[in-house]
Amino acid sequence: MANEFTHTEQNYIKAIYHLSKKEGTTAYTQDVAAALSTSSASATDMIKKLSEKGLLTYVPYRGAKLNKKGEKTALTIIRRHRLWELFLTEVLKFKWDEVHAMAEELEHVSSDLLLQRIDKHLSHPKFDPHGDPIPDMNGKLSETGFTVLSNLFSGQSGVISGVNLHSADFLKYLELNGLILNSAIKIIVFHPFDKSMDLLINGKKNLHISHQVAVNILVKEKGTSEKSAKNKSNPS
Amino acid sequence: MANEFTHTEQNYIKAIYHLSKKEGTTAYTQDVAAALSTSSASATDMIKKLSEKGLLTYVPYRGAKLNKKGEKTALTIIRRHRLWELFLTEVLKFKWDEVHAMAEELEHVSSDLLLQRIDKHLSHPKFDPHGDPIPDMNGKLSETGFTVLSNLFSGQSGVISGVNLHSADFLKYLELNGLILNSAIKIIVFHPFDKSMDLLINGKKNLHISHQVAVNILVKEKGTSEKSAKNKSNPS
DNA sequence: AATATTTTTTAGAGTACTCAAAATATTATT
DNA sequence: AATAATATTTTGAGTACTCTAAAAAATATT
Repeated sequence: MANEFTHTEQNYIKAIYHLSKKEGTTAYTQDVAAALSTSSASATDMIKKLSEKGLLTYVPYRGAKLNKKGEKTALTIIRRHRLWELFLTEVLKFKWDEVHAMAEELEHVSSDLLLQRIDKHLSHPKFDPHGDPIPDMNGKLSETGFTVLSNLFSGQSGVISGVNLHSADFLKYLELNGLILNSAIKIIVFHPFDKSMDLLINGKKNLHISHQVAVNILVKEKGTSEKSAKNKSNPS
Repeated sequence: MANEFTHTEQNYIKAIYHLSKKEGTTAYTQDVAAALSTSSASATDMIKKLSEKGLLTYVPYRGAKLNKKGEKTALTIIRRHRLWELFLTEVLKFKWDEVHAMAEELEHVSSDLLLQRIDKHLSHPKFDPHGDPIPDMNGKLSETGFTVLSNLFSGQSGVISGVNLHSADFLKYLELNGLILNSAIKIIVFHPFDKSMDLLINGKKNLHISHQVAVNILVKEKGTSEKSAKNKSNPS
């Protein structure tokens, strides 16, 4: 059912999708290999194979880019992954930092009927536990309107709505510091020399975070409640 | 985690277990090949490989038999399969004839943590939706005390407690005729010429079933409520 | 523009699985 | 016991994926 590709092929397709999701970008052999912890030689082989199968355009030495069919396939796999992640947190009460690895396996389970039932059980959700949008059955993604936290000015406020990094370590760090989904945050001070920031979380807790952390948190902007919006900030 | 064997190896181990579960029996190449819809040549190869890996004893031309380690491995896989089957019926409301194929895929998901959580969510169940016992974490099976329906005498009563055949077609047939788990049945007449029987289901519905059906239904005996227990019956 | 560095591809080989066809062992038939 | 029928194993080859090392192309440095 559902997917005529091997597990390995699916993993490559997904990796290439994530590496080239910004418009016009191509995925380089080296990065694909790194994403899958394999050799560049293997990545070259598989990319050529996927190109022959009509899933992507590949220019030697210039990287790979998914075409319509490849992108549709990627979004099907991502839909499975994210629905399983939400199912694991909602139904089996796992924490958001525990579900990624399990979902990596479960995303390859092919039954369409099963996936539909999970989707129904969760009332056709639009976002996974990390704030990532869940593609619908046609591969359409909800518009998020999210901004990277590091793009906000000092004085601006927002609500944590997602993450860019899904490692268990990072998610545990966020949890520990109260940086969980739907927390209100306000930028108190931006420190240009290292791009770090001081935040106020839910109006009460103060926290200092590194730039590395700020670029991996997605927020919904909530407007500026201070005069100093001239304090030109940091497009990262 | 949990299982150091490939999907294919796991499928062979499981098939050999089912083919030789009666004490002392060995699984023949031909039957293993048939169970996995593959060639005898492939089955020979894999059986030799599993023998080298220390999971079974193999005598050329005489078949294979799992040893302790092989049996433990088989029961781990079967535990996964049956827990998933019950999870799918209990939580996602699938019918008992829909879950086998999905569980064939899900049984290969390796996370121990996930399996434990499912087990807990279901309150450590002892039987799957088909009445099959779920091995515990140590590979121990609950004693069932079930009898094959075809072994009962006319006049005897029992409660449907399991099945020997798990095909969707057979399960649908049972469902359609009210032969579902926990139904009370009583044998009204046994027809020796073709070993078919007339049943009374839950004290109201009459049904004629073939011997083929009777040998695939497991019952818990409930004693004889009639005088004619002399009507010698049919050990099949 | 020539050279050095980095990245990518190709070549050759290995593992895990698959098969069909040939060779061999077992079992059934006479 | 010889022959026929059947089951099993071996052989040789193919697919899907992997790797290391060598060759080639692209990029950076001078």
